[in-house]
Amino acid sequence: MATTETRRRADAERNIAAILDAALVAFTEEPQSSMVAIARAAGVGRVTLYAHFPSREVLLEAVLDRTIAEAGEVIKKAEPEEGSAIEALQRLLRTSWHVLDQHRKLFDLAQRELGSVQLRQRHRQVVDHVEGLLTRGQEEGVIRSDLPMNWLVTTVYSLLHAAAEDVNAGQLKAEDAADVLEATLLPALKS
Amino acid sequence: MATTETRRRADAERNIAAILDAALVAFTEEPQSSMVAIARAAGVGRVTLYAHFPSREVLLEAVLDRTIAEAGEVIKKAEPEEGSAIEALQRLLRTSWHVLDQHRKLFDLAQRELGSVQLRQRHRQVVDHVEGLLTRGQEEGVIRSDLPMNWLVTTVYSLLHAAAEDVNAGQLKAEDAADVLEATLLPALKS
DNA sequence: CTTAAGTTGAACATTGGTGTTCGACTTAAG
DNA sequence: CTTAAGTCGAACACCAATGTTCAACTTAAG
Repeated sequence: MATTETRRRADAERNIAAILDAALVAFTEEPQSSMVAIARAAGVGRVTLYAHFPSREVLLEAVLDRTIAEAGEVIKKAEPEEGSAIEALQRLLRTSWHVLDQHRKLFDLAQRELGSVQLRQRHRQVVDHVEGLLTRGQEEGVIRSDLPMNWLVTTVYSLLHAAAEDVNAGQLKAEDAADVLEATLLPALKS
Repeated sequence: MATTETRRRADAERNIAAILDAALVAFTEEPQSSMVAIARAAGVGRVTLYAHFPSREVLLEAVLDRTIAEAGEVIKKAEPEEGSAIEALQRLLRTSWHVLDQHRKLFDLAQRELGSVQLRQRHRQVVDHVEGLLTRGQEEGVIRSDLPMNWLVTTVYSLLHAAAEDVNAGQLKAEDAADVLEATLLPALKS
């Protein structure tokens, strides 16, 4: 898609990608990262950074968009509509906990720095997949119905985040994260 | 305790208290709050603020100390050593979720702004109460032993935090928080 | 009532981040 | 090889936050 408008040089394309990569890491593991730091991490001059992303705000939005898109892809690949809701949730956790956590952190940051914009709407598209899955589970009778749906979604995201933090802090092996998550989440969500 | 050293005027005492109160609120619900904002919130001039707390760092430490002490008190009142571990955990949740969450937020902030100092040690004193409780539960056979202890503690704090956020966002009534927490945590922790 | 302790706003220096402009240099693309 | 697109460092203006100093004012305490 889109080498249409003002076809960029391969050069520029490469830098933009490097910047988005660096910015994703920077924003997720050190939210207050400066533009200088991001430029350095991307191996790019400050001016180049501003050439492509005229402001911190624009950059954050770009990273967010990209991550939302990626999250959408990953979720789709986990086929949340197939099989029992529990199985689908297990698949989703295995394939997506990391991406979903990135998405969470970026959204927190965006909400703080940009104010709750229409980002909330784009955010919805991702959260709704989880919510839809849980609702289906309730209809199937395998997910508890005695707590607000909103809280169940929060619980999922919250533990996802906790696991990611533990992995990041070296207190949990990345390969074990999905197992631990599953072992904790399922008893909390099952009816 | 301690009107010994350089006995302060009632005046000053009152302001210090007001500052600590305002700073606690500011730091927990808007971590990047400026000194100006805190001074205004405390109803005090900027100079007065600096007179009592020579730097943002010192102020943060003072607030942290105070909250750790308060958390210690509240935990002690919940008598974590009495009755079955499950009952003790329930008592702890009912009386302390809010204070424990304040403690968590401040610790996160301190870790970011001050670097992991010997604060980690003081932090331990609070976390250890929860860990001790869970360990006792394991010995009694009522808390699961198939996951790292560290993760169980993280789970407690994580959901505590999630509930506090939901309350703060108006999506969960404060009076319901303990019930919801209990209903989610116990199935996740029980063996 | 006296006075020492405490408060205050205004003004200042400093720092660190943001965003811009410029002119020289490098590189992809035809 | 030519040239337009892209990069780069240096220098700039700007802003917001931190922390300090001062001189006038207010207030608690004896």
